[in-house]
Amino acid sequence: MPELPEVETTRRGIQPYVQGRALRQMIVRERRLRWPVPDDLEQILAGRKILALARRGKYLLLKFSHGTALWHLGMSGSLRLVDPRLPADKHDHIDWVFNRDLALRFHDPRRFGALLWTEEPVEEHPLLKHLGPEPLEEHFDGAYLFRKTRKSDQAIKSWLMNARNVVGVGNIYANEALFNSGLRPLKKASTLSAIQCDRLAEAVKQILANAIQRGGTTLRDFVGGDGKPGYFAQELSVYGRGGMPCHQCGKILTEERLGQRSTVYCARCQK
DNA sequence: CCCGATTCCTGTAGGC
DNA sequence: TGCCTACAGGAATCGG
Repeated sequence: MPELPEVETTRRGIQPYVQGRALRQMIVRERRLRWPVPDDLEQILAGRKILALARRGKYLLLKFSHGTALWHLGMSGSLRLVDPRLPADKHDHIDWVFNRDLALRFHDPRRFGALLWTEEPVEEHPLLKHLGPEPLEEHFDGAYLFRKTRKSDQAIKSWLMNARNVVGVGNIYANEALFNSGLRPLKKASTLSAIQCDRLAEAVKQILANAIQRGGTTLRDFVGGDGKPGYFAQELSVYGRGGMPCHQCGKILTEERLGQRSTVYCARCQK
């Protein structure tokens, strides 16, 4: 599912093809996403040029001369470049058609994704306004984690997955980063030492950077698919491995639910 | 304010 | 084979 690395992969994959291009037509086959696609968006965007692509957390930002489209992939969404003559399947909800050969097609079976429009400065948008720092930027570090966790009784995993604290870390990467830093997911945030915060910040950065470098997973075959096998099966230490032996010590990995999310850890390696 | 539970949705997997 | 249920999860929103 698309977390920060997959959204970044999407941005990089489509940018060379869509930046500077004008939208000839927008086709909406299903408006009922996480929020309805704005009624008049087809009119607003027809003939307009995409000036730049950016990302904030898991939001893809497509900048036009008079506003910005916010595209969220939810958990089953993907954006692909296709030949517009390719028949749309059941879950291909939106096309941005650029010319007779090229369209950007949004596919999202579970419809947790969203396409919204704002003419305000994008950082003022209610969905973006309260987002925490980007994990790959410098001021997300151990000192930040230490400072912000002092008064929180929350489990560190839940804390990490809250976009107000830091963006882009979903269930998969939270489980992995905690394993890599030797911390139990249920450990109360306020009980982390400064050194543990350093390790955790580093682990988050490392796992996300590594995933981006590998082109994420969900959208690997996105443009010009290089045929590389999925990165996850090889790289995941704990996610999806409950009941299997720890790669590090051999102990059977514990799986439990924390905040309705499956949580996996090694009771020996993580304290 | 804080934090856990609920909610949206559909494809997939497991039990019988 | 098919029916049923549980589960997957981003994140806003609700409720205690």
